[in-house]
Amino acid sequence: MSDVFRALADESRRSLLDALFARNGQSLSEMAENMPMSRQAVAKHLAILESANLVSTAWRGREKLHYLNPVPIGEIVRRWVGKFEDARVDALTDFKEQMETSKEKRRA
Amino acid sequence: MSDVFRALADESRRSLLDALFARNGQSLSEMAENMPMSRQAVAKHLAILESANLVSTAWRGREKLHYLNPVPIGEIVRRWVGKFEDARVDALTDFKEQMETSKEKRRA
DNA sequence: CTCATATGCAACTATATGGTTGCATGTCAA
DNA sequence: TTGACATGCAACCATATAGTTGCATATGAG
Repeated sequence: MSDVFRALADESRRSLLDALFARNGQSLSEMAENMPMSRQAVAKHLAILESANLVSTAWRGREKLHYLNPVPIGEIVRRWVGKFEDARVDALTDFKEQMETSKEKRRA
Repeated sequence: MSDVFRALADESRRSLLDALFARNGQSLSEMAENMPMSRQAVAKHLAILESANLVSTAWRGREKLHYLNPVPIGEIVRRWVGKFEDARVDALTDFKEQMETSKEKRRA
């Protein structure tokens, strides 16, 4: 889980996901062509995305093809982030009460 | 936006959000007591969360109180992550087609 | 077979990051 | 006023991270 956030924290890696979103199943060389860094650097990023389960790979001959992982990217993120959604209204209430401590509330 | 992912990438910072989820509006010292690091380190983490707009602060006398940001944590994450959700089925299809290149598909 | 292409592996470098300590500043309480 | 408490600021350190280059290995094409 933390791997996912770590993986998404890097702009280059988010770009790579974008690139796969635009065209799925690209090889390493293909992806490296569109990135402003060496092929090896791209390979490292893809390895991180793969180990975070955001990308799956499949070999076709000497090419390694990359796919957005069918295991949904958002699911794990949403699960973690979701509980904070529930707290949203309460948090807002607490915050405003704090900010307006000296103000008297009128009933509508 | 990238700030959000960066901020969430660190386990300590996610713990701090958890702590605020458990009890909103804690002071720096309070939060530092429950973390296995110095107050200054916690202050840095909270500053990062604040600049990523995940946490808001309000001064009460000499105490700096921290609140889960009423601007929803999940919204920004979900917006980015959401488009990948749309691609999910297609990605799965592409992937399976690739994996099963040599297999013939039968119509049901 | 031979060569070009596609990737992997390893060593190395610079900078970012997470942590520390020490001291300065500001606010409440006696 | 004086002192204790809460926070901020700055320097410093160790490690992680993102990138590089060079070379090795594997596969497809002629």
